[in-house]
Amino acid sequence: MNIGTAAKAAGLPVKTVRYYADIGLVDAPDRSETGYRRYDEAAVRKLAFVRRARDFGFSIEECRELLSLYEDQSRSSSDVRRIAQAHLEEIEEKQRQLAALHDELAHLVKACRGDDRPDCPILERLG
Amino acid sequence: MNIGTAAKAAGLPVKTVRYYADIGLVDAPDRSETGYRRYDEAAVRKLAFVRRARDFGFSIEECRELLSLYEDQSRSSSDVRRIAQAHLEEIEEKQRQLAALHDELAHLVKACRGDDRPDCPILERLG
DNA sequence: CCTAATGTCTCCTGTAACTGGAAGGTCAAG
DNA sequence: CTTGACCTTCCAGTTACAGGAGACATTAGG
Repeated sequence: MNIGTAAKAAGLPVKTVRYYADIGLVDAPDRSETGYRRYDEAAVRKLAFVRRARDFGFSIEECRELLSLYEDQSRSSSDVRRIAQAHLEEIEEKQRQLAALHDELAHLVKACRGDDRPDCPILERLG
Repeated sequence: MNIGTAAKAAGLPVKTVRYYADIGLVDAPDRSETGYRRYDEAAVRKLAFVRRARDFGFSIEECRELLSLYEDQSRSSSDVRRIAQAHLEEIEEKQRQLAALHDELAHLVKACRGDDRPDCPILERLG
């Protein structure tokens, strides 16, 4: 199957599939006589795997690791868990930062009358 | 004052201050005879303003708007409030996404035994 | 069989907001 | 006078692609 069909099957844009091949994440198996990338079912499964992992917020490098574990029949689940746990902690750290930001900003927005007059606690806080 | 002094006073790396001048966000007033950027108190105030706004997660373009409002004596607080409110909604949207992600991933991590055996609900969910 | 539309190829550029480094000029201290 | 800190410009790299140009391939319709 050509790249367009494979991309649609995996739920990814063609550009992205080509990009994944460029960086050696999910190579197409071979090329047609005229140079078209040919994809098979296994490649599509890998592409879809990466798409789902990306949806979970895993970075490309994390996807690379997860993919090799996915392919490795003798992997141990602890390796996967370690990556997922680390990612989870990153998410939690980001959540803490966002929450702090949100509260302070919400406080300022609430304090700002938002009328035609120039005085504004938001700018006062920044200046 | 030279760029190093100004950067330190504003709490920014020198590279960043130069970058802000390149993109026309906070220009240095003028240059010394040998081409050094000279900064004055007003410029340092603007740099520090931008740093705080960036800490709040405002984008450079939002900083540009806020800065022009900061400089504008006849601004209305509603303009500032509009920008801050929009930014707050972006933060809230990101919080929702992160929370959904966190819950699903935490669930998977919890379900994964993390031992030496190959079966792993995390990979099953991705594959 | 011809044509038009669509698919695919490579290569280049741009995104956001910087950071790092190289090569070279300037300045103050010892 | 020299050393070291500071300054300059320019170029490249970061993340994960997206957009587009120009050219070749394939396919569907008439």
